[in-house]
Order: sequence, then structure tokens, then C-alpha cells
Amino acid sequence: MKKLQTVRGTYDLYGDKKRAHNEIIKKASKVAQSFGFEEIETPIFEFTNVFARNLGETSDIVTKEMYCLEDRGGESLTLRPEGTAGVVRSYISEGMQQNLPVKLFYHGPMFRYERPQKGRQRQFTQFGMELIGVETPQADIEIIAAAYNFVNYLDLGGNVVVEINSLGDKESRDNYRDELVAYLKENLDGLSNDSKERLEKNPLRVLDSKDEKDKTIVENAPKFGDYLNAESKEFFKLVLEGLDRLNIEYKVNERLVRGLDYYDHTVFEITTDCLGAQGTVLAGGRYNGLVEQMGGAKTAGIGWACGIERLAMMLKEDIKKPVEAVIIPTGSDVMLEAMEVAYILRTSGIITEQSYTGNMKKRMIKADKMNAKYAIIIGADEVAKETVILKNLDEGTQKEVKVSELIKEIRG
RNA sequence: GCGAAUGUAGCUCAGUUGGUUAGAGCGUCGGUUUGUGGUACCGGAUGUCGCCGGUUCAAAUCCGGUCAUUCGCCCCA
Repeated sequence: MKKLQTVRGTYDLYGDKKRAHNEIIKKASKVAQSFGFEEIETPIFEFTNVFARNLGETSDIVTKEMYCLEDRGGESLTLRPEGTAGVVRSYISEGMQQNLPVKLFYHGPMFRYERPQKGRQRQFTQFGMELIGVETPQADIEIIAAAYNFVNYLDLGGNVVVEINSLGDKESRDNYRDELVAYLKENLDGLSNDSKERLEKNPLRVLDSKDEKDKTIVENAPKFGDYLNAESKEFFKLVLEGLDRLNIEYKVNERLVRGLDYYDHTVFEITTDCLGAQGTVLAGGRYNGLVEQMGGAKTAGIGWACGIERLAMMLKEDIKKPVEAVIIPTGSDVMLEAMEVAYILRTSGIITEQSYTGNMKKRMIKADKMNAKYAIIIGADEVAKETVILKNLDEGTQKEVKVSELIKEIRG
């Protein structure tokens, strides 16, 4: 440690940015609660196996992005790289299957050892929702509707698009994968080196390659939709019908896949064009196999997570520190009286600031910069009469008000 | 993990072919008759020029390394 700085890919959250984060989390929580979800907080680290066994042995997250550490007892622990595995672990360990369905939301820091960029850091914040125990398309529709409602509830600049696809059940997915691999092997020479590697590790990823040569090959590749079996097709159809019914705009993207192994059936993303290479702002999908894979009874599940930092960067306007009133004593002789009035307001829940130094003019300037609605001026004359000058800073009007009437005046 | 760019006051940046005490705007602080803002004027403060090393009589300026950031790839929220 040579210099006082945060470690690579981490940052201090304060001021405008912290307020933006709070605002987003507040709105997301409100939406989640409207949909009947409850908050859960799980530890930010788990036994390494919780992630390593379930996200996919060959996934990038597991092979090169986890922050693993050994505790003093020799246990291998990992800072959570995502939220779902921890929530599902909790679902099993806490015996929540006694009361299905389980509807949970969470938010907090996640950790991935990645190369930092705009919209990508090593410690970042996610908000997520999980709905466990519902097999029907109702769950998909509900969870996507919540995501859609939430993103639209935020005041974002730039276009946001919901993209959706179905990976089908395991049978459909395996069939498709075999066909895709066969096709890609026929065209092996035309593929980029990255895609040759993907072919080995996660063939579906070749579908959303950005390489131009790959794109032309992918154009003619077998289509996912053609390999879904009847049940999977019907399921996806019902999900889309539900979204139509709720007037949720979406775009079916047959090349949309997921990086983590546990997804099946419905997968979806909300993307934007204003964050460079980090276009995905929210992503999720169904994970009908995960609970069983982690040792619980076979139970359906679906959820999503969004990156708070990415959303915060898209917010149209800065969130200002809220101040309703600023107390301005005319001089140090009435400082105590001014503090007393401030205390009365504060204990009534009115956000009240005070100015600490300067002449009247300076104090007024500060009140103005604080964006306060009212300046409350107190001098010796007012103290004698048990009044204050209540000045509306938006309108520029002011009047003398009894201290005992002050709260009523402000609250209107 | 790969490729490229950048790094000067709190912020945004200027700094000519290396040459005295490194600048501007914004912000901040103080003042302009010690009771009134959002649109005035005057003045002040602040920088180990990211860090370490090298070349040179002399480096913010050239070279190497390092750290951090940004862009693209990989991947992902």
C-alpha cells in the first residue's frame, strides 16, 4: 500500500452517487413489495462450493473471477459474485419450502475479479428478485413485469429494451446444443479463435459473438426456436402472451443466452445503448434445476438482478440533498434561540439545516445553494416577540410567524 | 487474461522546440455600511505536475518501470 487509494475496481460511494444508489434501491424495493416480495439479506460470503458447484465449472466467473479466501479454520470461502446462489442456499438451509411460493428481494455488494471499465467494477451493487416454487408461466410474467415496471419507474436517459428468449427445458437445450456444435464444427475454419474456445466451453455463447466472421456463420446456424420441444414452446408462448396482455414491450432475441449454467426456459435482459460495452443493465431467467442441484427437492425458480452502478449512471438528473428549511440567526447573540427553533423543527421531522458562519448575505447565499424551500430568519426583534421571519425561497415572499405556528405554516 | 490511450489544484482542463516563483474557468473561503439569496465587484488559499527510477547543467515536458483510470476484446450487472 503505497498511497491512500481504494483497491482497483472499488470506489467510495458518497454525495450524489450515494443518493442515486439509495433512490434506485428505494424504488426497486417499493416495486418488489408491490408485487408481494419480501427482503432477505444473506451473508456476502459463502462456502466456495455454493458458487463453484452451481454457476458452472467452466464459467468465467468460477474459473477466473471469484475472490476466494481461506479462513483460520482452513475453510475455503468466497465473496459472493452474484446473488441467486446465496438466496437459494438460504431457501434450503432455512427450510423455506414449508411455505411456497417464496418471494424474496435483496440488494448488496457483489465481487468479481475482472478488468474494471466504465460500468464494471470489482465490487459492485446488485438488486435482485427471486420467485421460488412456481412452475407456471405466471411466475415468468410476474417477475418480468416487476423488472419492467421498476426500470420504467426510474427516470433514465437513453433507450432501454427488454430482450427475451427461451432456452427450453434440459431436453430441448441438449438437442439444440448437439445440433449447434455439429454445425459449428463443420464451419470450424471460419470461426474466430475466441469462438473456437467457446465451442469447447460453452457453445451457446458463440451465438452472441461480436466477431464479424462469426456473425455470418451464426446467421445460418440452426435456430434455437426450432429445437424447443412442444412443452417448452407452449410454455414460452404463454409467457409472451402474458407480457402482451400487460402491455410490456419486448423483443424476442434468439441469440440471447446466459453465462451461468443453472438457467433454463425463459431468459431475459434489459439493455441500453448508452453504457458502451456494458449494455446489460438487468438480467435474469428461470432456474428450474438449481434448487435440486443444490441439494433441495426439485423446485422451480426464476429471478433477475440489476447493476445499481449501471443504472445510477443512466439517471437523468442528480438527486439533491433534501433540505426543507435553513435557520439563519442574524448574529451570535441569538445563536441559542436559533438552535432551539431548529430543534423544534427537526424533532417534528422537518429537514432543517443551519448556517454556521458569515454575515446575513453569506448565510442567505448558502441557504440558496442548499436548495432549501424556506429560510427562517431570527434576530433579537423576533426573539422578543417569539416570532421568526419565514421566507419562501422559491417565491421570494416572506412573513413574520409565531414560533408556535411555525410547523403548521411549513407543513401547510 | 489480451490490445490501445490517458494521469497537472476539490472539478474540467491549458502549459509552446525540456529553461527562473506551474496557469485558467468552475467551486471554495474572506470582504464590498454588522438584517435578506438565486443575476455584481474586490481579494485570498489550495498542487510532492499519479508514483519510482533514468537521461540532462536543467524534466510537468524525453526514456523505462509501476499504480490507477478510460476505450475495445473476453466476460458480465
